[in-house]
Amino acid sequence: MAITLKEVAERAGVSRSAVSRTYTDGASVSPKTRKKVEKAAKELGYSPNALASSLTTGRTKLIGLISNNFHNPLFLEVFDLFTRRLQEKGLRPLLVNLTDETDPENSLRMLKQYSVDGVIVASSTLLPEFAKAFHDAKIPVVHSFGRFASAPDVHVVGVDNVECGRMAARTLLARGYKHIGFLGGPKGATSTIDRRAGFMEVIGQAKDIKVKVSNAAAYSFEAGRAAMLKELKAIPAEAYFCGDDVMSIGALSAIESAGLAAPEDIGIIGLNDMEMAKWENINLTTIRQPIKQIVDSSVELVIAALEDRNRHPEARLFSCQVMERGTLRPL
Amino acid sequence: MAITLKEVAERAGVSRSAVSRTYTDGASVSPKTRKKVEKAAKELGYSPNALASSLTTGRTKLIGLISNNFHNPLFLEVFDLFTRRLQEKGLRPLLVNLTDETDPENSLRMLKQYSVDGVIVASSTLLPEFAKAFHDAKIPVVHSFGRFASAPDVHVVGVDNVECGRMAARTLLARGYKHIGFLGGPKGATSTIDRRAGFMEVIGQAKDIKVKVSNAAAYSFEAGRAAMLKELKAIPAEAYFCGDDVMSIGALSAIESAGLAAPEDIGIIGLNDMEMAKWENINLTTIRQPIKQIVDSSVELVIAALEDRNRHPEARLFSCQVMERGTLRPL
DNA sequence: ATTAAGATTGCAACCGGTTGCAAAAATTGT
DNA sequence: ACAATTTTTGCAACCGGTTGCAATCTTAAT
Repeated sequence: MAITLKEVAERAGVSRSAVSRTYTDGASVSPKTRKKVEKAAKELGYSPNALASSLTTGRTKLIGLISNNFHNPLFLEVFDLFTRRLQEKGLRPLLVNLTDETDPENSLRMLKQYSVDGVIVASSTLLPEFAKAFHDAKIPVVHSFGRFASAPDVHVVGVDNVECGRMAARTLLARGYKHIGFLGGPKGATSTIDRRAGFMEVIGQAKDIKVKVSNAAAYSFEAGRAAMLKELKAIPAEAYFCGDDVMSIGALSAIESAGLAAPEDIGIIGLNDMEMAKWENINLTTIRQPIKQIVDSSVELVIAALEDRNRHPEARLFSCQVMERGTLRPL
Repeated sequence: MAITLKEVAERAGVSRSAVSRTYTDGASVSPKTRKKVEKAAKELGYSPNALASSLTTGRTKLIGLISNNFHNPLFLEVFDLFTRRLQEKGLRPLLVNLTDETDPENSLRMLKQYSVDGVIVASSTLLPEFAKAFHDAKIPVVHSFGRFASAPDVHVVGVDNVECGRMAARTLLARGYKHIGFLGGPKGATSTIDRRAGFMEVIGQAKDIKVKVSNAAAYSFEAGRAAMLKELKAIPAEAYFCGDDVMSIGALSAIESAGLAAPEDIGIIGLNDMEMAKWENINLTTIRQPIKQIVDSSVELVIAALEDRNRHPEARLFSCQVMERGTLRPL
């Protein structure tokens, strides 16, 4: 179908090797033949077949981008950043939607078939074991937004969720809230578990503070709303740390539905700082995850990992930051 | 690195062809050898190299998924649907983020290098010429959410934006609004142009209706908000048809900031019906695009196109539907 | 002009598969 | 048991590239 190297070689009157070398940097070609080749290539509209060359070079420049977060607006931003960054680095994202799966089996097989150079797992809910499967199959892998471990099995880039929990707790305490709620994401999610641990640690050290803990079924608007509605049926806390921004927005909507207001009646602090958080009608106080850094660092790390296959697993943590907006009472 | 067909053949004590045939359906292999091969393959952990085979079969099962809508939450839903559907069909999405580009040149070259079987352009703002470039390069292409044309140059699947415009106008008229606004997306976008045409057509046939037209700089919250704030400085219309749901939410936020309310003071009808539109704190009346059907149909069409390379360009239109919620006064 | 060193080139084998073809094996019919 | 079919198998060439190696061509140095 398409133009091949052979045809270019014939038209340029050189060997196939010469053409190949023209498109391989570092290869030895005289300016003269290079000119001839380039001319012929342009005339024929030739572009080298990346897959054929991958056969001998062992590099496809394909990166598997796996995620199960196709319902969280934050991840649109994440995908935007990942695809751009990968493109900038000359890599191509092969997207895998894991929505209903939790088993690496299929993705692994598929990505092996396509000989991806590396894999990025972008998820805060998947277990480290998921990424490990790729590591075990000798495919360079980075778990982005994954769980921190001081001796990780695979490369992981993200935030320290325990510290996020502490930060949230300190923020609430500093504002003088005495009755505080932790409204977490799904119980099993590592991010929820870690944030809760940090949160409770700080609360535990404070005096005269009442805490209540509950979990939403998912990091989603509906789940956040449902959980908050339930809170409102009993005696709610004065302020809540919500699992993430989408849940927070759900919670805010519940508060509003009950004829109450944030921060006057109930305070909310979220987590992520997605675009929507700063929309004027939401104006959510939240803890910002530096997603751009996380993404850039993940890409950098996967590249490093495929250049040095034996690179030791590394955890890269970025610090979060409270974004003061309008859903907590002022200091 | 990975296990190859040759190694499996040796271990199974058969020829390479036999192994290859085991993994090609329709090929002639006796149950006996198939067993042997499968055993050896399992023991070695073999999985065939899809790229190597693409060399001879001419099929990569790779589909380029190109979009420039990485800032519209609707497209997270769209990506979710596309990736799932493609996966179900045994195809792999190679994602291309076009955010800052409008020229097909680079994407075309890149996707040619990876010998994608076909391309889906998912965008309501790109011009038909963009998709045409792929068509001209003999790559099967479908323009999803693209502009309708009765004699299209490329396959296009989407809604009739002119009809959407009419539908919006009729809806507003039916509710007795006499002073009506068209708050479009970016002036150059084909979707904006078409919706406006349909909108004005219906308004033009009505009596005693005042119209005002304006455009937001982008299909975004900020642009929608800015545009509505500007409207509010002069005498605003009683109700507006906004370019899309995100813009609508921006407009609603502007209305609220001005101390007004929808639908009491100003009515809003959006377009798309993205997930957020039904969130209780937004509750946006909007025109629903059947994105699931559009996506499924696009995938079906790209498959059909790659099976019959000469298939005549076809436009598939789906009808929209008004979703009654809370931002227009009731009938 | 002669020679040694360096740069460029083409040959041929290889990457991991597929496939047409003819030979070998299994099946069928009598 | 034998011939005629049908099925299964392996060989070898090919897909579109890359690359080690030896041969050839340049260039620089004497």
